Amino acid sequence: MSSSKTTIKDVALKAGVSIATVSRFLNNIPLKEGNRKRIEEVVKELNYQPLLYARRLAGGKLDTFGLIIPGYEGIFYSFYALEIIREVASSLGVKGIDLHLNIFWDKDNFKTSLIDGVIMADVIGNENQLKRLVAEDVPLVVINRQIEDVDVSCVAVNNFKGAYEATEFLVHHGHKRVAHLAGDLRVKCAQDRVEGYKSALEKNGVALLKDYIKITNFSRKEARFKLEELFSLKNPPTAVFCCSDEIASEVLNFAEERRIIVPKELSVVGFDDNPHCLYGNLMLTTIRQPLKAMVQQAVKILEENVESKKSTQQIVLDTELIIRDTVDFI
Amino acid sequence: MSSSKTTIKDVALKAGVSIATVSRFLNNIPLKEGNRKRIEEVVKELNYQPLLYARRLAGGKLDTFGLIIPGYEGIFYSFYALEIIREVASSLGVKGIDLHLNIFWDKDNFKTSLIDGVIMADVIGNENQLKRLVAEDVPLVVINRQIEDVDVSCVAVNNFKGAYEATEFLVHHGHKRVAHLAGDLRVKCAQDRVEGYKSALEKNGVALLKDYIKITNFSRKEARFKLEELFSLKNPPTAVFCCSDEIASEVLNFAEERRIIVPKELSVVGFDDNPHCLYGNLMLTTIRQPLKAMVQQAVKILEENVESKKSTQQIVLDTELIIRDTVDFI
DNA sequence: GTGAAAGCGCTAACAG
DNA sequence: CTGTTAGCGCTTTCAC
Repeated sequence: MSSSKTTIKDVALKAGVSIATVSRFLNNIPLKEGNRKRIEEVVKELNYQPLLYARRLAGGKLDTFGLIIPGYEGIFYSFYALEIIREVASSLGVKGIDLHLNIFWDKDNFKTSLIDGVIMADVIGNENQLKRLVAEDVPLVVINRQIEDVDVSCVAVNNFKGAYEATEFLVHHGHKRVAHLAGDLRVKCAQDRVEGYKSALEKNGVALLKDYIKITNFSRKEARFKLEELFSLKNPPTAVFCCSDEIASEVLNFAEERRIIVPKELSVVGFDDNPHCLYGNLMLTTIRQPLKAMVQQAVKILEENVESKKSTQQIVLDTELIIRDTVDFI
Repeated sequence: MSSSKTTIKDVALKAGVSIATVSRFLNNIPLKEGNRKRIEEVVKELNYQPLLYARRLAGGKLDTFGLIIPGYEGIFYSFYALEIIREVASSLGVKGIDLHLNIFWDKDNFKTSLIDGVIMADVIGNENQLKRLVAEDVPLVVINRQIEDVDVSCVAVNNFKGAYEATEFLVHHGHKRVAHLAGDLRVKCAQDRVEGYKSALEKNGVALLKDYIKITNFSRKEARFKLEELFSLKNPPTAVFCCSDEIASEVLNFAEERRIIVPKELSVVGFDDNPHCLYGNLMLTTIRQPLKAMVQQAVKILEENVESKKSTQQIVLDTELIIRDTVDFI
C-alpha cells in the first residue's frame, strides 16, 4: 500500500538529503557514513523499493534477464526444460536478477525492453528470433546449441563426445549389436548424439545397421513402438544407447515385461542423469550433462555482456559417463 | 539496432503528427483515419516498439504478470510445476501478456514494480510474501490452494472430493484393504487428499488402518520404501490410491518386479492424469486435475483485477475420474 | 481530433 | 562528497 507509493523523493526528504544522494545510495556509490546510515534507516522505515522501470528509463539496469525456451513438446515437456528453468532461476536469484520467461510458440513476441539480456535455451523453430535479437544488439547467450552462422555467444554440451563414449563403453563390453533410440532429429543435440553413436561404432570396427537406429522424438510412447520393432528383428540388439534417461527407463520397463534380464541379456545406457529415472532396483548407467554448469557459465557470460560488450564466446562442456548397473559384458 | 532506438518522437516526426497522436494510436484511441494509417505505416517501416517501462512510468500498463512458484522440490520438480508454467505462459502468450517468473527459495525478493499482477502457484513457505503482496495491494490470484485467513482471490481444485471419489471407486470394487501413498503433508493438496481418502473409507464403512497410510513426499524413491513396508504387512493392501501418477507408476513398477498382477491382484489409482505416466501396456486409472482450466480462470480473474479492483473470488474446480486399466473387482 | 506541455521516478552529468 | 538540473520515452490533462 504505502510502500508502493513511496518514492525517492520521500526518502530524500525524510533523510534530509537530496534525491541524488539517495540515488547514489541505491547504486552503492560511496557516501559519507552518516548519510548512508540515515538513508538506510529511512529506506527500511518507509519500506521503500525503487521503481525499476523508472530506473531503467533513466539509464539504469532492470536487473532482469530473459529466458526463451522453444515451446516444442520434446523440449518443453522434458526434464531438460524444467532443469534449465530451475537452474536459471536459481543462479539469477542469488544475484538478485529477475527472470522474464518467454516460451516461443510460433511467433516472436519477445519484448526486449523488459530485460537487460537474454538466454536462449536451445533454438528450434525460432532461428529468426535469434537473428532479430542479435540485430537489435541485445546481450545474448545461447545454451545447449552451437550456432555457426550467427556471431553469438553460446555454451553447449559436447553431445557428440558423450554419445561416442556411451557407445564405445558398450562396444568395449563386447557388444556388437548396439541399437540407438534417438531423439527428434530437428533438435541439434539429438543429431549430434546419433553422429557420436555412429562414429564410435565405426572407429571400433562395428558394423552400422540402419535398423538399429530408431527415432523416438524423446517420447516414451514412441520408444515403446520402436522397441517392439527392435525386438522383432531377426537379430535383436544386445545393447541400447538411448537419447535420454526417460527413454532408457522405458527400455528398462520393456525389458522387465518381456522378462529380458538387464544387464545380463541387455545392456542399457541413457543420457541426462535424470534423478527421476533413478528408481527401481536397477540404477541406470548414463551420460551426465553438466546442465547446471552450462547455465552458470551462460549467466556469467551474459552478465559480462550486459556490463560491457565483449567479444562473443563459444564454450563446449564435456559430459561424464556415470557407470552404474545397466551395462555388462556380453 | 535501429529499432531499439526508435522512439515515439521519430514516429511522430516522420508521420507528421505530434507525439500525443502517436501515443493515442498506440493506445487504440480513435483517430482520423488518414493519420491512423500513416502512423501505422511509419511504425511498421521503422519497426517501432514502444518502450514498455517508459509507458508504465507514465501511467500505462506493463502487460506483464508475475508467476511465483515455491522452490520446494516436491512442487517445483513435478509435473505440476511444468504444467502450470506451460499453461500460464501459453494463456498469457495469446493475450500478449509477458511472464515474469519468480521461484521462492527462502527469502522474498519479488519486485512488484515489474508486473501488473501476480499469480501464486500454491503457497508453501511463502505465506508472508502472500501477505506482503496483499498489503501492497498488488492484483493477485492464488492457484491450487484456498487461503482462509487472507482476503485474496483463489482458484483451487477440489482435492478432497477427487480423493474421495478415487477411494470410493476402489471400495465399490470390493476393496477393503485400501492403502494410500500420500504426498508431503505440508502441501495442502496432499493433506486434502488424505482427508478425502479417510472420509471415503469411513462413509463406506471400511476400517481405517494407520499402517495403510504412507507419506512419500511425492518422491518415487520414498514411495518404493513405503511399498516395501506395505507389502511386508501381514495383510498387504489389495488396492492403492496414490497422491500422484508418478507415485502410481512406481507402484506399477514395483508390482511388475514382484510379479503382482495389476489389476487382478492389485488395483491402483493415481492423481494428475500425467501423460508422462501413460506408458507400458497398462493405462493408469486416475483423477484428472483441471490444471489448464484452473490457470485460465486465474488469468481471467487477474486480468479483471488489473483493469479495476474487483472483489475477491474463490473458485473451486472439480476433478474427474478417468477410468482405464488399473482397477478391478477383488 | 489534435497539439503543447507537464510530469511519472529515477540517473547522470555538472558544479560546487 | 553532495545538490542542482536536465532529461529518459511515454501518457494525459487541457486548450484549441
